Amino acid sequence: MKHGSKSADLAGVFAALSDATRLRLLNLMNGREVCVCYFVEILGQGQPKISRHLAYLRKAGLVTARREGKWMHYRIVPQADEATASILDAVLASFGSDRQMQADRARLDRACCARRTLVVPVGAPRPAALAQ
Amino acid sequence: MKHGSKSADLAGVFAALSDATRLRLLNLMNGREVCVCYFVEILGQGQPKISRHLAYLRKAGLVTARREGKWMHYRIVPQADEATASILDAVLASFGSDRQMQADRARLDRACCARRTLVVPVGAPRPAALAQ
DNA sequence: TCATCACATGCGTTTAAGCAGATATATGGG
DNA sequence: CCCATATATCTGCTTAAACGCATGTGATGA
Repeated sequence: MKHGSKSADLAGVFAALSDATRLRLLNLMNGREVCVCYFVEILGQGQPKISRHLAYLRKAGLVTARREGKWMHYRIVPQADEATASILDAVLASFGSDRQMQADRARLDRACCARRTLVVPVGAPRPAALAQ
Repeated sequence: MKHGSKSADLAGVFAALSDATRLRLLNLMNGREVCVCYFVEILGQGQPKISRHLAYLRKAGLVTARREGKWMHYRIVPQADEATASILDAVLASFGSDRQMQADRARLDRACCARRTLVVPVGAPRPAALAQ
């Protein structure tokens, strides 16, 4: 088990959370898997920018990706570390009272492929053994 | 009424939390007011560096300072925003399971003036929720 | 094989943050 | 006043991250 000073790890998680675009991406992934094309459409920002922020989140261990044909689907990784998990839960929960975040989710719901959602409740499991 | 998009505010809070030194400072201030000289002594880092990080935390609205003679005492500001408060609570709670953080607090307890601790003294802005 | 779609990544630039060391400000005491 | 103490801020440097734009890469389909 590699440990690497918890406070350093935690600081890294917060760095990943310290950007409004990345928070919006996490909000859209809350409880579901989302295709990159929808991030681009809903946030209305350039695709390279979105990809770069997704790469940042992935490098921080907050999300993972799955390829399906030409498309990449991103989802939130359940955190093995209890502290990180509780913090991430608090963050995701806080989005419920944010108008912008609500609006983003509403737009994702209206987007056609939102039906192909893979629901993974964020509260319960804590495996750490799901990879790309 | 200053609003400033919640997600932007939240990102700012996370930026303030994205440094290991600042997390250690917050841990030491959890539930008590602490004098700058003890931060310097316990973290074993230069005074200008400590002051700069404290200024960052203050600018982010996470802590406030009170002058007492030659000394400055810093304490955590109870967050008025519910989302920020719950996140900060989760962060502070997570320190309980971190060895480094525990050691820092133990050293503060042993430092002589730790008995002069004023738990939440004068003029708290918005007592919405109290950490620990 | 080649064109195309969906993403990822490289490049150059700008901005912000981290650090150490030096200096400025405020307070209390002689 | 002047000095020492405690803390804050400035300087100069280095690194990281954000952005737009251009290009590379993997998968699909003709």
